[in-house]
Amino acid sequence: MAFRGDRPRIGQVAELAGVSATTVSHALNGRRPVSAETRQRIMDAIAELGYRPNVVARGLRAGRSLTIGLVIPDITNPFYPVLARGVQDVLGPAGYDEIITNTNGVRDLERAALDKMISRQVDGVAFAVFHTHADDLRPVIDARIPVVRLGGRQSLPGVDLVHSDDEGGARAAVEYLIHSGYQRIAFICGPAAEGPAAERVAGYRAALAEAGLGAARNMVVHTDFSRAGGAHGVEKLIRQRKRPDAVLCANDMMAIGALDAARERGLRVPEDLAVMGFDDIDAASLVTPGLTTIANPAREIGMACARLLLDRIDGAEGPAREIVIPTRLVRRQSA
Amino acid sequence: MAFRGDRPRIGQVAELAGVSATTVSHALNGRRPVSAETRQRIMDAIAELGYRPNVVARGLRAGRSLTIGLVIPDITNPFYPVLARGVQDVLGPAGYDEIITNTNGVRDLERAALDKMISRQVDGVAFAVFHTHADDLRPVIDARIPVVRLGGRQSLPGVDLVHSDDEGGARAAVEYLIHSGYQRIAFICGPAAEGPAAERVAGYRAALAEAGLGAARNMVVHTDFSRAGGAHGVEKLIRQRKRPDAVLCANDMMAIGALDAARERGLRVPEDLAVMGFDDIDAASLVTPGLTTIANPAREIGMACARLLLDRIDGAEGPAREIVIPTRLVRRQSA
DNA sequence: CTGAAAGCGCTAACAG
DNA sequence: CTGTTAGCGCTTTCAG
Repeated sequence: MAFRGDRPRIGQVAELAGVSATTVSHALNGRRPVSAETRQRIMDAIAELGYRPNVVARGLRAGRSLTIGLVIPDITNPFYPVLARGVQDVLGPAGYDEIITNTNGVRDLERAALDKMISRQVDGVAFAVFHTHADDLRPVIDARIPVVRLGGRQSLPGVDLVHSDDEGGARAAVEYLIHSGYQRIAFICGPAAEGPAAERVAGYRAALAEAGLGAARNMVVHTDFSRAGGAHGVEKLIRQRKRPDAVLCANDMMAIGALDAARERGLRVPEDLAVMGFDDIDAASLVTPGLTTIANPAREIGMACARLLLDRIDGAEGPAREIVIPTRLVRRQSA
Repeated sequence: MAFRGDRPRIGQVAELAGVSATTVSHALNGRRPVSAETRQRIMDAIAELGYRPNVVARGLRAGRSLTIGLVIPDITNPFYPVLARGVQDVLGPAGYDEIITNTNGVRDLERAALDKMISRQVDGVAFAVFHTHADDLRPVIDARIPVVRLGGRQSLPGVDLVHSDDEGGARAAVEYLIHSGYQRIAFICGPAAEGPAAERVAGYRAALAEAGLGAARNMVVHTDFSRAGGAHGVEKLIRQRKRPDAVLCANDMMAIGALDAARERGLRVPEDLAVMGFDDIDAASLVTPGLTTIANPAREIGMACARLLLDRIDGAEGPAREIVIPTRLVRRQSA
């Protein structure tokens, strides 16, 4: 059991150095001048005692905890560790640490997580969820804690938003397929047009329309956001009278499932069926053939989010900002 | 900028409910009886004000922060998010949150991270590193903060240790290969016998010795812990006079590289060359053929670590404990 | 069953 | 350049 009694306090340093606690504090924080000689005695005392300032006490006094909260569905989903790393790489050097909470996408857990962040006096919150009800963020906003939302569409009033260009990415994917000579391009989507998938479908349709190819209604199939879902989507598509010659999936796991189904059915990729994914998770480069996909730059999103947060913590006022991170085509063998 | 003035304090709740702060505190923490009627008034006041107790202040007073520190090389390495999730799933319900710090395996950053954890008054530390010098943990131990080390071999005095059964896993892998009829089994190892690789080589040798197959010296090749390393390892092995018919790799990424090289060389897997990995990262089930591997149960390690930590925080005394988490053979198509 | 007062470790006035 | 004092928000003696 940790006994704080064992840890030296600022007062002990002061005593050993023969000065007041105030002076030690200032020597440490540089908020007012301390003579070189005194400073030296203080540093010696600190080294001798192994003193480390208590950030909790400092935070209580200062009204800031140097902590930010990251609320995400699941750190185990490969998108989020990269995002978290981006956040940390910006915030860490500024002295902040992060508390990460997984909500599994459950609304009650999201609310509980936000409550906890308030209780913990975090200086900012980054919040990545599908079902964002403005009400759920109310307590955090009322507590005057800056919030940045990650992903999602319509910006909530007073809440900054960072997301990738899902629509543009899907559009680029379709343009690339058309440019490569494919004509009948299908889209394998999630159950409904949930989350980012909505923008991705929009981009898909827009690109087809612009190319004058139109989108046959049955060229968009709905399954779920999983490997099995992607396989299922392909099965459905190749049972149709006019088979697609290319398929864009709402995410990479689905695209990997599409590759499974193609292999299963003896279709050559990309000759018989081109396959594209979205996100560029690590696995995209591991499968065979390598998956051509649209990179969803998690790290950049995290970094942009962190910068926004720092800005707001430093008192930046003004209306809610929206930052769109560009996506990028990653060519491999599958299309 | 967050202004704490906006957040209701316990005193305001007390005032609104017409009681003292002491009573509010007790109503919240249940440390002494509060009449039903008073409690109700307090709860109403809390709801009306949207009061949330300040965990930082509580922590300062109580000498514990309800926070634990997780020091790892890189959250982006797919092993750690799963481990972190295991930790959180045990610690979360107990009221703890985690601060995760990435060290990139750099010793100075490791030391800095530990220092920071002391400053932040964490109630426990989980520490995953290769280069563990006992001295680096000294400050944490002196601060009476329970530490659990993740992975690594010789236990440090006073430091609990959780790791998977690397030697047993490698042994099981080799036994499985022998049982499947393979005779010339190679091992692709990291640069030196670093980290867990050392135990894995040991298990490999032990299993061969027990089977009376001996280990030809040139059947262990050293490369690096990467996909390219694994490919390179296979290249080296097949240039030898007597080729191996099976290869066990120190981790899955190397094994995936081995699959690359086999495909490149036109070797059928597993007919011409069986390939096994170690860890069972997600990618193992995504490649073709699916990778037969030894599951390194990150989640279980995290959970065991968390339980150990809780125990020590609750004051459990006694000598350093060592918990070994069993590994498990996962059969797919590559062997 | 309830309150008053002290104090966790630190820093920001306010003095000198 | 340095010290004294008060107080961040909470819990915990001690008192009733």
